[in-house]
Amino acid sequence: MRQAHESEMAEDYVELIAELIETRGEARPVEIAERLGVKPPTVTKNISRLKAAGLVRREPYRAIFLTDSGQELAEACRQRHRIVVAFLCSLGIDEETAERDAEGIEHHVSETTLVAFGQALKQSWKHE
Amino acid sequence: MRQAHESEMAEDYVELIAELIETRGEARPVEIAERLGVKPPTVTKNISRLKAAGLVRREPYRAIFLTDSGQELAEACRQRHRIVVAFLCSLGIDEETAERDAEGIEHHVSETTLVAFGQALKQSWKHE
DNA sequence: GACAAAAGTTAGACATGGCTAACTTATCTA
DNA sequence: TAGATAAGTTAGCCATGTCTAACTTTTGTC
Ligand SMILES: [Mn+2]
Ligand SMILES: [Mn+2]
Ligand SMILES: [Mn+2]
Ligand SMILES: [Mn+2]
Repeated sequence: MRQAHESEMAEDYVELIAELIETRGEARPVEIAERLGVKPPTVTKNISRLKAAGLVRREPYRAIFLTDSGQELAEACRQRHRIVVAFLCSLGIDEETAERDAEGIEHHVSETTLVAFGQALKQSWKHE
Repeated sequence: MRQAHESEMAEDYVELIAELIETRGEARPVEIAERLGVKPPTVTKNISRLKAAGLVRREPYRAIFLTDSGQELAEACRQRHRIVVAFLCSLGIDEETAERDAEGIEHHVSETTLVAFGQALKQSWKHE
């Protein structure tokens, strides 16, 4: 059975928020807008949607935090993102292209496929 | 530079239309609706968009045809679809999952990545 | 501490891609 | 060939995700 999963928007946002908190100390709308290539009002609206979905906690004009469920989703997304990128790179694809393609592909990779990517990745290590 | 590409909707539609014409002799809205899991009015609306985009030719209540440019896009999409599916299968992923994941992944695979998939596929043949 | 600049929000518009209900056209069948 | 059924369309609604313009709040600087 297919469990209802978050939108690509939600996945990209929580992933990025987790990353910003880790590397910058906090997640701010300006940064998010720049990184995702959208305008600030778009970020405001989407963050409020994430809040409604229980993925994010925050009050107006302050930094953005992840709820436990947001954390969980973010970790899963980051893990998946890393695997997809590493897998593409293991095929000889340049980092830049791998990153760009992974940003879309990651949202369509089932658990089965993710595991297969992981396996193939392990194989590619042996052969080096 | 990134060339403006058709929407995923457009790609899925022309791909399916080409397939239906090949296997059924003609492409009809009911079939398209069933195959894509949407309702007939959605198909009507989207077909008219494809027509506006110059990918499709047709008059009301009649079957749907591809323009030359629609044909071209359809062929590219079908080719890409086949490669992605074959590649996933070559990783040991079951056909069903491969098909489902490919339906989304195909729209995010750059030319570079597609070529890499093709290469890896050739390799996997040698090792059998 | 005042005020300028930066960051963030609100309001309102738009495109895309879904849907249902109601209608029209085409096709089948007795 | 009439009437029933199937197929297709239209109208109007909704959710998502984007934008610009204008406003508010926060931050930094003198
Ligand atoms: Mn992504
Ligand atoms: Mn990602
Ligand atoms: Mn597809
Ligand atoms: Mn496809």
